[in-house]
Amino acid sequence: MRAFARVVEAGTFSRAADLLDMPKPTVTKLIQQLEAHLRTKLLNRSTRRVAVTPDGAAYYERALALLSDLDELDGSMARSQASPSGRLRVDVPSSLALYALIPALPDFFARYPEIRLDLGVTDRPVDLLAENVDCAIRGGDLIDPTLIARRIGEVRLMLCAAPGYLQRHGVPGHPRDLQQGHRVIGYFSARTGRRVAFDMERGEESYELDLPYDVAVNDSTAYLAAGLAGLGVTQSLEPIVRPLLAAGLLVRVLPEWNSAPIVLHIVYAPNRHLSSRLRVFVDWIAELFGSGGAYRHAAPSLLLPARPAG
Amino acid sequence: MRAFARVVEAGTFSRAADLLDMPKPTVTKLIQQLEAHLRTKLLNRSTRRVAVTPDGAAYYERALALLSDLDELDGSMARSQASPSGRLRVDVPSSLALYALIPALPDFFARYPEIRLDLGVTDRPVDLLAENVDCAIRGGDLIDPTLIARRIGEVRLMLCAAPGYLQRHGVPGHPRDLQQGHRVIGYFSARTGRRVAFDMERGEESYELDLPYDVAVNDSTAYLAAGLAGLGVTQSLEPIVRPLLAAGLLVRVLPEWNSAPIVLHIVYAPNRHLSSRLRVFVDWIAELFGSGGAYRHAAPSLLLPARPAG
DNA sequence: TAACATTATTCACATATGGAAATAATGACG
DNA sequence: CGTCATTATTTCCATATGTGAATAATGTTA
Repeated sequence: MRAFARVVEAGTFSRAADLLDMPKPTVTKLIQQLEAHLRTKLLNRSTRRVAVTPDGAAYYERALALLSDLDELDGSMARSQASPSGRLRVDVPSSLALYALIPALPDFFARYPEIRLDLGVTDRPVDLLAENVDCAIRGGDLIDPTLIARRIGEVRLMLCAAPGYLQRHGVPGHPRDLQQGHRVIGYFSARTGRRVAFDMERGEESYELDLPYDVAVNDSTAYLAAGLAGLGVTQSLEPIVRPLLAAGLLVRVLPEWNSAPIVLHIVYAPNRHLSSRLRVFVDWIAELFGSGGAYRHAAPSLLLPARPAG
Repeated sequence: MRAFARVVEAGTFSRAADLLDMPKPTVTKLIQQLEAHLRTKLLNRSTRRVAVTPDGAAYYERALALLSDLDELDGSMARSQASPSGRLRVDVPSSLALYALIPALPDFFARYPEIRLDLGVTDRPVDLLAENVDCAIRGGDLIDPTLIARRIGEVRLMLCAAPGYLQRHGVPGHPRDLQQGHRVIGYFSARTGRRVAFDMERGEESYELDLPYDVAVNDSTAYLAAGLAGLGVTQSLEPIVRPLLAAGLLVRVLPEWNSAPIVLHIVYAPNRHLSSRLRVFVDWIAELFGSGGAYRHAAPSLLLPARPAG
């Protein structure tokens, strides 16, 4: 069809071939094929002259519009690739969303104003394919080996409790003290429903304890809130509780005991044709967490002021 | 593009392949090629699930419109072929147009109401390619061997004169009588400018005479008019002067002398894909002239009443 | 968790299409 | 009218694409 349009415009097969950077026999063949397909003669031609038939003229008008639409569609796909734009579906654990990612987003949008982010905020690891998620930030063990996982940093969990809780229960001196007379905030996997043990280490010594609790949650922000409410000892992400400690809303417990490092990744499906917006987002996230800038914007006011249970 | 649309609609590659009556690997390949062309992943798929990417969804919407337009265009070309319609450019010698073809056209349009005829009425044989003429009716020798010539009939030229002319000049008894004391209406070729001799035969005897004239024309209808005006002896198409003879507007001269038969053809360019309207028109013309019906509708009132020169 | 059915993809060969060189056709020019 | 330059088409070989069979992958089921 495009060859036909060029012949009509150029007036000769040879010139059309030149315009299309195509051999002349190919133009001949394409026109013949099109005429065979339509079962209509589109061009009356001799070696010296080419005349468009009435059928050919009618077809040309409409073909031109079609080709224009096709070029426009190709062009818009190319533009969308060259200049990152469009919607991106991202999944983030909730406390990382609230304390690290969201406060940094103004920087992202200043850089990529044409991108729209749909943030899934949940501790439950989603199925990227099933839920059409472009990428997800994950902490801890990776469960889906089919995804590409790019490492963006690591954090540790730190033991803390609200001041009011410690006044009522006392300050523990050793991890095993938590097994009697104390409560922890429990955390269970949103995926499996199984509770996560408290894992802590000091030098060569380490414990993995299933501790008594009054409340267990499967959302990292709710977890933090429960700790601030004085419901028990928490083991929360260190960069996130840091400002709360500084504000006196939480007190560090067993300071020499930390969890093993938790590696953070951003994961996405393998794809020969990674969209440019996904690529730039992944790069931006890597830079954000890698540079340690992820928690710089943390805003304590995002959570309600802690109110002791008693 | 069409394979992609079918996959989106069918939800699986296999079903799309069935819908398209195409092998499954071909669908795979086509989708891969399209993704490579656009440099974008359009479908996230596993063996069990196919999900459309946001890019894929956007592309699908627009591709659907394009495919619809293309199908519409293909369909309209097919319909135009299946049901004869559209414009046809036809060239006809003037007297055949006025006396034979035009009066019969109501029959043609009753049969093919969707066809529009552009009639070129001229005795000059046009270049079909140069002037985008679909077909032409020709009498006498064919000059362009590249055209397809379908024979539609034959006519003879008959010698006639107006009654007033014969009163003034007398009635010739032999062809050679025309060389002295008589005048003929001359006819010259609109193509070459050369005059046509009077050609007549009786049994084994024949003459080709260059006769004296006061007026020569290159249009067969003007020729007839000049004869009716009493300007000379004419040699006109027999079927056309017949009603004029019956009306007494012309008198036959040298009745036993007629021209050699003149064969009528309809000519058109060779074409593997003859448009249906041209095909039906050619067939209709062949039937019209072949059945002798061409002159049945002749209307003498098309010409002004003869007015003798004196 | 293993077995199995279903479905997308890959591989190797068959078929269709593309392209260089040669040929045929057609106007222009002297 | 013959010669010649230009241009569309054909021919034959090279390359690309299509397709059947085999393989790999993925969910479902017991």
